[in-house]
Amino acid sequence: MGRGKIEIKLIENPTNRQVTYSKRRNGIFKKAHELSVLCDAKVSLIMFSKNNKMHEYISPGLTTKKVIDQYQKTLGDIDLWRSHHEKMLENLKKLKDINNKLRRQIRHRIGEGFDMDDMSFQQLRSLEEDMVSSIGKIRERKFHVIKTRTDTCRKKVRSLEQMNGNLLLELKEKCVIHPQFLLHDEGDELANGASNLYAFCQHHTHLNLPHHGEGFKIDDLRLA
Amino acid sequence: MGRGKIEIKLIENPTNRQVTYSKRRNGIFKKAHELSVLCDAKVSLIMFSKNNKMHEYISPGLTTKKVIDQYQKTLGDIDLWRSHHEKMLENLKKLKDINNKLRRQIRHRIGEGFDMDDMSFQQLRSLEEDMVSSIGKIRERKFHVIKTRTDTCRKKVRSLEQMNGNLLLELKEKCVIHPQFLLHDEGDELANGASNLYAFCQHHTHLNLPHHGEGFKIDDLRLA
DNA sequence: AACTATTTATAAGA
DNA sequence: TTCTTATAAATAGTT
Repeated sequence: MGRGKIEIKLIENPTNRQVTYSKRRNGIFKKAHELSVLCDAKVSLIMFSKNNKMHEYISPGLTTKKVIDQYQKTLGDIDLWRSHHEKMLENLKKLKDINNKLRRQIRHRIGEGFDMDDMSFQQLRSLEEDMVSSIGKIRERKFHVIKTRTDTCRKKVRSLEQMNGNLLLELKEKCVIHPQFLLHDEGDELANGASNLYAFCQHHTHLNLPHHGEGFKIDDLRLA
Repeated sequence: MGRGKIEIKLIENPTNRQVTYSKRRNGIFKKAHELSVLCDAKVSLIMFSKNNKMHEYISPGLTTKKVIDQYQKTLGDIDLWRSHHEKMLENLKKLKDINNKLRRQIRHRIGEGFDMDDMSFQQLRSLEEDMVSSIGKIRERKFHVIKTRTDTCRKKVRSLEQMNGNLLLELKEKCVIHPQFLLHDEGDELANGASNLYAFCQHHTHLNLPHHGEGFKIDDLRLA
């Protein structure tokens, strides 16, 4: 159907071939669509050109997936992706199994009644021993944690005490050089001030451990 | 292209439609094949008639699976089975997650050092409490099991004692009526025999609990 | 991308 | 179904 009849064999000339591909592709798509409409047929047409450009036609209201599903179903050839799929299913099953076993183990360890019905005396005994040993480890850990915490706390206290001592000395010096720092309160302020200030600081230190980076405010010092 | 021009819309007459379907189907297949050959294209053409009869064309040297695989690859992530697949993957991930959590929980309960590094003192304390309670339950269960076992054993003993008593009485009666049962040993055999026999039975009862259904052999009785 | 001579497909009828 | 055939449609080669 053209100026001349052609033989049905590969068109060697690439340009020619490409042109023919385009024209005939459109022709087929049109025909496919006409068939879909005229006969209410389901048509899936997928094609790749020599340079792997893809084109597809699918009847209106359909998806390629649907057609392929039906294709597979019709062929009875169970799923082109069966193996992959099956592997995943297997995996899922295995994981679920492991899950259940782990849960059971936990329930045993928790001592849930229903799950202990099938345990023998020996099993129970060994589980108990196991638990006792575990609890020991947990206690050890607990003591370790609290010891660490206590140590840290003690160090903080020591460092704060030091700091307070230094501040106290500084204050003393300042008062000696600039007596006007003493705004009120007569008597041996400097001698007692030290212990008062110290007591104040200790008080604070013990009530709530001061946050790092937050020094005492000038107001606090004045109070001492 | 026919005796008359036709509108592209559903052919209502079923016979007509079927005829047209056949003719045009052949036409498309022929065109598909020509395209395959002329342009070295990969063509997959699947169709279902209104009554779900399937027909397919596939370029020579190809399989529908190959074409569909390439189709999916080309579409890339717009995989036909993506959603299904993704759900499975998600599921797998979730299960793995849960598994890991369960494992962690177990390791905590076992008291594995490395896994306790990130537990606070409070957590450790509460875990310990939990474990103590669990161990209590396990012990309870253990005692229940051993109590049950002991009870069963005691019942067996009692029933055997009763049985032995009955046998003894029977034996006594038999000896009174048929003194020839006493084959040897002179003296007040009947008077002492009772306690001897009883002692014998008791002895056996305590050493190894006789299996049910296994009575005393006649030899044993002769000894008494 | 358009044109058009020609081939091809096919609608309707047998 | 298949064949026939008049006619519509597709398209090869050309512009």
